[in-house]
Amino acid sequence: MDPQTPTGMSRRERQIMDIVYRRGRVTAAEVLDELPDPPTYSAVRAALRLLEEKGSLKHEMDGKRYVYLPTTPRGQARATALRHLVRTFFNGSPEQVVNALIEESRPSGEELDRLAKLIEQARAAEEGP
Amino acid sequence: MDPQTPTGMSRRERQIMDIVYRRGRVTAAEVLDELPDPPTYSAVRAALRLLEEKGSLKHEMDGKRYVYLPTTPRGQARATALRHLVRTFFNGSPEQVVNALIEESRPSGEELDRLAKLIEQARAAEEGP
DNA sequence: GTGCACGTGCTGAATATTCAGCAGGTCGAT
DNA sequence: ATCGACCTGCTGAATATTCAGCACGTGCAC
Repeated sequence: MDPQTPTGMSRRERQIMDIVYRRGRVTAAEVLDELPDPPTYSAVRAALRLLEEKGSLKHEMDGKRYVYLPTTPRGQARATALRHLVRTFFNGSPEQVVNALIEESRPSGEELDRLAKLIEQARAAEEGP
Repeated sequence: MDPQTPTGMSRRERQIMDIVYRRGRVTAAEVLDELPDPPTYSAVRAALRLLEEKGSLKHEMDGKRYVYLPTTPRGQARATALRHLVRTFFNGSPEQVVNALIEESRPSGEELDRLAKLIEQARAAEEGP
């Protein structure tokens, strides 16, 4: 199945991939103690190995232990996830997302300044080239 | 398991809930033809019934067929999903989400205007009370 | 009324997932 | 040089999930 499809993974697989994307690179032990309803250390390793076999993860050596990282770059997975969210919960409207974001996170004056600046830049980029 | 936890559902369950939240209210047939790797009609019905039994869905009568709708309100589920996304892909920073949103959707001048207005309103709300 | 098209519930069984345990390797301390 | 604390791979089996089929009911057309 398409590894991009956020909907194509089993429960545990998704839970683990979430942790991986959140932390960037993880060891089995780290995954274990972030996992809800944590199973055995051994079970976590089995899952990681399986995810690697399926192509979602790869590993590097760090000293003598494995460090797992995602196969598809974070930015790409992020874009896919964002698109999916916009589509299923916000009627495909990015604007509604921004709205919800503001309502939810109550940004400070400073943060609002930065947001305004982002919009400025976007305007420039749109008119410019 | 907490029905809010976006990570607590099986693959099919989540696929179906996504469709439900996207469309608001669905019949088994509608779910069937939006489902990836669609199974049998009968299987879809079984899944819907199970989701209702678990408390994620409820149904109403529409003529002689069932129409399913989510138990937890869309707005609430949306907020949870958004929080989850921000946390796992954007380092908990709403600002980064806005940035990605702009890069991704290339908003028109009009849309940028509306976004600017949203920020204005937020500023007023913050300073006001 | 008979047959067809559509709906529903239920259930056993195939399939997929998830798990824990065992075997072994490496490193450092006693 | 042996023990203990890590790590790894692998595998069989428990568990959860997913599925298709069957039984049945209702309404409409013929």
